[in-house]
Amino acid sequence: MLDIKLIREKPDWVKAQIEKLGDTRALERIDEILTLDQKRRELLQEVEGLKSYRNRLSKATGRLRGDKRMAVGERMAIAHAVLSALQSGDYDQALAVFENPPPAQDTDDAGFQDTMNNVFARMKDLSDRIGMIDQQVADIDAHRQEHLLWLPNLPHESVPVAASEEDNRIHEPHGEMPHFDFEPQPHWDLGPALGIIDFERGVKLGGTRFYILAGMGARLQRALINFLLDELIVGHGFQEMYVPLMVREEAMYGSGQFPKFADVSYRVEEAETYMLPTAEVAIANMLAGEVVDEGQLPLAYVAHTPCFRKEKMSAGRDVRGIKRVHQFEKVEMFRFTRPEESYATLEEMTAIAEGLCAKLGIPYRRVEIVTGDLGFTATKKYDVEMWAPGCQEWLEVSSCSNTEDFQARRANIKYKPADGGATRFLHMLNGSGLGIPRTLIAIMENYQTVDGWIRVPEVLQPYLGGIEVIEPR
RNA sequence: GGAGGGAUGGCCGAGUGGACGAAGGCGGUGGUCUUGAAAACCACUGUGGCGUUUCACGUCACCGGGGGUUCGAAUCCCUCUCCCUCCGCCA
Repeated sequence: MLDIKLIREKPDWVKAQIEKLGDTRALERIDEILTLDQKRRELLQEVEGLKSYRNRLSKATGRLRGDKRMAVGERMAIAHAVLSALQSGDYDQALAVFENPPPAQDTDDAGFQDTMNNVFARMKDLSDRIGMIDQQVADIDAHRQEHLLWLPNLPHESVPVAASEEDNRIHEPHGEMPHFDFEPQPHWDLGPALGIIDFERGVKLGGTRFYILAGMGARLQRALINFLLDELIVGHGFQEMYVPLMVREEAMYGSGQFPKFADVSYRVEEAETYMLPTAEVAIANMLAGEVVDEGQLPLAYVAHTPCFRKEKMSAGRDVRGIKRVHQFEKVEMFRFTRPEESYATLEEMTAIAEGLCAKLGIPYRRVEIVTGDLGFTATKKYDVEMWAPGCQEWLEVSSCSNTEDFQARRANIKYKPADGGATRFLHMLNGSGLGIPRTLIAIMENYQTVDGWIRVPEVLQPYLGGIEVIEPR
């Protein structure tokens, strides 16, 4: 979520940033927000003034009714003067009466009570008026909030400005491209032939775009997950988290999945929760509503979870294999940092993802995402892609994003500076380390042999009891 | 699934519808005292919105969330959520 103060104070600058993203609807929302915000502040000033009167007058009049220290005649005089002031809507005058009481009048208790009832009736008018304005403010708040939740994060100044993913800046590949003296097969042929991927039975169980990893396929995946976790935990100091796979709606808003991408998540009707589309949602919201001490930062977490996504089917695209499926495993890195260090942390996390590719011995390259392809929550993003010689494609195995305080505002996560200053929103970053199916694809296709067997990458062999080759059983 | 009990500031814990943003204690910060420290004593010590003449002042809101009653609600009513205890079931 963007800071309303930023939108209010630099609307043209904010619009220019959003223009870079190509989100025209968001531009309209800015104008609507500004209008609502202006109206809101006008109403607030009016209603808060009235509330101030109500607070002071209800104390004074309430006290007047039961004040036994004053003769009824004295109170009657005050009540009359207050009533008259209230009837003309002059609240200052009404308050002034209590400061300078008029001379006592002849009356009895019944007459006084009668006058007080009239005073309270006028007070009720004041309260009703406050109630109506409060309602208007609440309506405006709701609308303003709705618009704010739909606004994307603003790109960092270092992000190349361009319209679409076609323009993403592709960096030089690293690692040795594989050379085959035969035609390398795609994984959707290799897997079933080896008996390690079973598409037919997967579909039988879960429907289209589900699959089964069988035997060494399942073991290879498990080995890969353990390797990645160990690298990140032992090698890079991430703390492992095991998290709920179903989360409440608030969590989906907190991380920025909702409202914009509500249609790609599976809802669990009975529990009123959503299946995790990525562990990012769970970890991002772990600290929701909390204030952490600056000394605890940066916090680095890693979680391996299944991920569930509806993945709208674009006809004929990525329909084969396990590149785009409804359920897949992912190891996710996440960091909470001080604002000053979030960009250095983004570079570091991307380098960690690249290092994992290198250790697996697979060619990889970094892609610097341009403004038009940034997505909803990131200010800056790098993808890391692995080469898959079978399907002749660079596969996105990691996506590392700095969201700055965008998610922190939504989930309300702050830190208390060590110097005792006011609490501030912290910065949050996420990055895959790595996406499992695509990494498996790359392993299978890069390490395939002429016989259609698969050599096990050296770093994974210890996780497979020393097995060096996956061959048909 | 059944029965009951709770939710108040960083923490613990009071709170008869009006002097309550909220007693008291703990913790924290500053000070007095002291050679130093402890103890004791004194002062300060929540978040957010809005405004202004913006390291300040004013004002409003916030006692789990939402709604209601009332001139006025931490306090009364309704409702939701969460937590706890006991029973049942269960990997």
